[in-house]
Amino acid sequence: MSNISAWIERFPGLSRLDQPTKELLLNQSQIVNFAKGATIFGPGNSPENMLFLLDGTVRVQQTSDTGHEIVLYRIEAGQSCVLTTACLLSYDDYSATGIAETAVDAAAVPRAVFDTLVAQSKPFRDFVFAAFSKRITDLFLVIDEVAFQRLDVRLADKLIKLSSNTDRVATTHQKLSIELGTAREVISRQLQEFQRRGWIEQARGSVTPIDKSQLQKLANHNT
Amino acid sequence: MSNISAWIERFPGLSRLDQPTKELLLNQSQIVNFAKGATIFGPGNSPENMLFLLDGTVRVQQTSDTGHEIVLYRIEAGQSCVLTTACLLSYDDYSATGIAETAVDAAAVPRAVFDTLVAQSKPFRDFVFAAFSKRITDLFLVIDEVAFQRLDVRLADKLIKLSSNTDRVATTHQKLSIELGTAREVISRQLQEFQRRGWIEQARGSVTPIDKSQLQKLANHNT
DNA sequence: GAGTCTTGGTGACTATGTCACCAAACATTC
DNA sequence: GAATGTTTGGTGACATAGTCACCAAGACTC
Repeated sequence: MSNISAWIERFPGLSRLDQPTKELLLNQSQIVNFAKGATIFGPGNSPENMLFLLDGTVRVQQTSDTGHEIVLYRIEAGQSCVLTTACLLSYDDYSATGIAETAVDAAAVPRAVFDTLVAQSKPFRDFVFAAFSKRITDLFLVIDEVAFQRLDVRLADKLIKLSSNTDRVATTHQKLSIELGTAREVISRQLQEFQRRGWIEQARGSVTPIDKSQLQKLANHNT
Repeated sequence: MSNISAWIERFPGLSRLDQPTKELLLNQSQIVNFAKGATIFGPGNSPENMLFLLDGTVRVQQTSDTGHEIVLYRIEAGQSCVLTTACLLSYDDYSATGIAETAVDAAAVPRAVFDTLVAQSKPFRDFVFAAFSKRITDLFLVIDEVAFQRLDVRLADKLIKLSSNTDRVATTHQKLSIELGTAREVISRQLQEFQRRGWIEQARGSVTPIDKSQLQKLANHNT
């Protein structure tokens, strides 16, 4: 087993697989790469494989027939594209789009192998169902936020999360509006209000939180 | 095999199971009943079993911490509560609530049996993943509607669907507002507008479509 | 028939989304 | 480096949706 085949160990849920199962998974899967910005799956482009993300982030979003977009969830390294698998096993077209937010390395597992693994390994089943559970919980949360939470609260929350590592959040009003499923103008006005209060500073293509505690305080309203 | 054990045949996806699997499913499951209005599962009340609905309808809805409610989807006879199963296999608390909308008969399958069935039967796996797929597609649709569709369109659509069998829809403004995740006042005003246009008639606890074609026409805007 | 609960109505207000623009920053090209 | 196009953000006017604080009529209970 070379180091490239050690990827299974990066998945906490998969390290408990027994040795034959690990070998099956390694032998029958293939490492694939996607460039930043690539469309990994989308309507009319059903994925043939289940992906285990080794590195990078996939953003899953939906485009309404009105042309509006909203981010549904993200798949990070160490997680898998289970929802694509579910939908790949069914008739329906998958109505969401997966976009490589960074360069992405992933292990692609064909659906037949996926099926075999689900059949023969309890740890693998647990992994799959836990992954489903996380995604569905995420979706419930999105519904709650879109339907019932105030936009200023959601935006403050988003800014806090985006700025957890950096001082300066490199994003545009347009991108923020897709994150929250709203219009660009609404984001622009809300950011102006935050700026007026001295909570952030803005530049073209970036937002810099100055008073994170105030943003956090607003984000905590109904969370 | 008495007729009570023939329930598997009512599930199109399960009729393809082989005989030993059918027997396992029948022997290890139990028929349960819920009265209309009963809470079948909810936060802090994780279901121990997977349910196969033999008769009746389960309404699955979410209550926000702001006190607002929204209907997520319904489980009809012939379908199963897969999402509860997913969440039951994971740590998270299930944040949605399942309410018996009518009297409900169901077959309850313990999680250990569910796991065995997933392991040993491909048709059962297909059934489970197809059910997942349907639910997730439903959730995507809810997100799209809540985030991007106009309320008059959504209300017209809901009225058309509710009146497919009956002339007179027995519901309250409050219930309609929960269906769409909005406020009662908003529904009241929208229904007044429909009434003003001569599309519906209202009475306490009921809405009667008069001009379904107009409602349908509005409902078709962005669907 | 007096209370009480459910259901629905209403005005005033706030929040959010839409539309049609404009203008500055930036990138590209010659 | 001037001309040009693209991206990003700003703005006013307006439409739609949600909130709040009430009120009132029907229905149900005692």
